[in-house]
Amino acid sequence: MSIAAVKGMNDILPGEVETWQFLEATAHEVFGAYGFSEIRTPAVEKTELFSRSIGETTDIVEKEMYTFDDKGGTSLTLRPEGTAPVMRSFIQHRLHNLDPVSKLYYMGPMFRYERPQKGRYRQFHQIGAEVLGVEDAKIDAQVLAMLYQYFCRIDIEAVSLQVNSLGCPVCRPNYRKSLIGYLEARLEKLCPDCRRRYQNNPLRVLDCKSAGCKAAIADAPSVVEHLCADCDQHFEQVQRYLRTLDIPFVINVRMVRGLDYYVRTTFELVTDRLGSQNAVAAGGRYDGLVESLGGPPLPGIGFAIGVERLVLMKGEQRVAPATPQLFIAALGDEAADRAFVLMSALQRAGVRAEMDYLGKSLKAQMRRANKLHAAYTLILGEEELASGKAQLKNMSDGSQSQVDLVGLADILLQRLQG
RNA sequence: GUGGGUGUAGCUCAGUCGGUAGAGCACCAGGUUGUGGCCCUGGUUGUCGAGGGUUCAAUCCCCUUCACUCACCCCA
Repeated sequence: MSIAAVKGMNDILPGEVETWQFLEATAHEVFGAYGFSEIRTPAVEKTELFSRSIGETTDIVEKEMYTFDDKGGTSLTLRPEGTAPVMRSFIQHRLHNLDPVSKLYYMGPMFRYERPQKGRYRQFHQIGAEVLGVEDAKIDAQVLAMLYQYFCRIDIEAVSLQVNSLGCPVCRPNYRKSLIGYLEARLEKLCPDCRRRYQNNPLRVLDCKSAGCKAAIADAPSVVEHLCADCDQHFEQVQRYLRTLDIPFVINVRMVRGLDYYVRTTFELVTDRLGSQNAVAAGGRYDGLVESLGGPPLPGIGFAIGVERLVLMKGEQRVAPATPQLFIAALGDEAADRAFVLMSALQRAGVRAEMDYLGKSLKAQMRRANKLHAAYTLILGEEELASGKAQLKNMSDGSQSQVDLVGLADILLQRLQG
C-alpha cells in the first residue's frame, strides 16, 4: 500500500476547496465590515498555555492534545483551539497599548486526538473571532450579530442560536452548590458517568444526553435564577440588544461549556443536520482569561466556527469551480504555437484561457472544452492560418463566428471581458 | 478509551451455495479525412484491504490484523 494521510486528517481536493475558499473569503469580508483584523499565530505553542487556559481537568487537556517534547526538551502542543494562542500573542505584543479595544479574528487548523466521526476530525479548521477590552453588553450583541450575519451570507439556515449566562466567579459557586445538592438527592437516577462527575463538574450533567439524566434534571435549578445582580443585568442587556438588532435567539439554561475560562454570556449555533456533532459555532465571554495568562485585567468575548461542519451543511450545494472563458483548439504544430502565444497573452490579461497539451484530435479537444465548461472555443488550424480568420464558437448555443487573426488577443479581450 | 458497520476497477456497487471477477458512471478511441453536449461501437483499469489457517483449489469459510465509517464520549 502507498502512504495514506494520517487518520482523522483530510485532504481538501479540487471540487471541494472552492467551498472552503468561499467560506473563508466571506469571513474576511463580513468580519472586516465589523472592524475585525486578522491575526495569524503558530500552529504550535508551549503546552502550558493550553493547560493553564483551557483547564487542567478538561478532556481536551487531559487526553486530546498532540503534545511532544522538541529536541531541546520543551513540551510543545499542536493548538487544540484558537483563543489561547490569540491571547498569548495579544499579551506578548502588548496590543492593548495600541488600542483599548482589540477586535481580532483568525482561521486555520486545530488539532485534537479524538476518535474521528462525522463532523469531528483530528485536524479540523476553525474560523474564530475575539474582542478584548469591552465589558458592555453591546459587544456581546455585536459579536452575535456578526456571527448571525456571517451565516446569512454563507446561506446556511437550519441553525438555532442558543444563548445562556454562566454567571461569574461571584455567583457561579452558589449555583454550583445548589446544583450539587439537587443532583445528590437524585443520584440513583443518573447515568454512571454523571454519578462520577457531578461533584467535579456538575454543570456537565445538564448537558448529558442520557434519557435518565434528562428526566432527572428536568426541574433542576437553573443558572439564570442564581445570577448575581451584575450578571443578571448584563444578561438582560444582551437580550435587549439582540432584540433591538432583530437577531433571533433562544435561551437555553442547560447549555454549558467544555472549556473552563467561560463566564457570563455563552452561546452556540446548533443544527439538527449533523448527527451528534450538532454545534457549528460556539463561544462566550472569558473575562478573567487575559489576566490569568499574565496580561492586563481585560474582559474578552469570542467564538469559533467549525469549518468542516459548515462544509458538511453546504452539502451538495457546493461552490462551482471557475471555468475557462476560452478554450483554444489548435490543429497542427504551427497553429499550436500560435495558440500557445495567444493563450499566454490572454492569461496575462486575466482571462481564464486553456488549450490542449497532449496533441489530441479536434474532436477530443472539443470534448475537453465541453467538459471544462469553457464559454467559448477558438478553433485555429491550417485553414485559419491561411485565411487569416479563426473560428470562435459559443459553447452554450453552438453559434460560430469568424475573428481576424490580426489583433486577435485584443479582440478576444474585448469580447470576453466586456 | 468503548461499541456497531463496511473493505471487490478512479467512483458507486453487484457477484461467485469455494473453481482467481462484473455492471453503471468516469476515462480513451472510433462512428464525422477539421467541430463538444445526445446516441451507437469498441477499449483500458483490479496484488477482490493485509497476514495466516482449512482445502486439490479461497475474493468467498475460519482466525488475526489494518484501514475506513457511524455512534458513545467529547466538542467547533
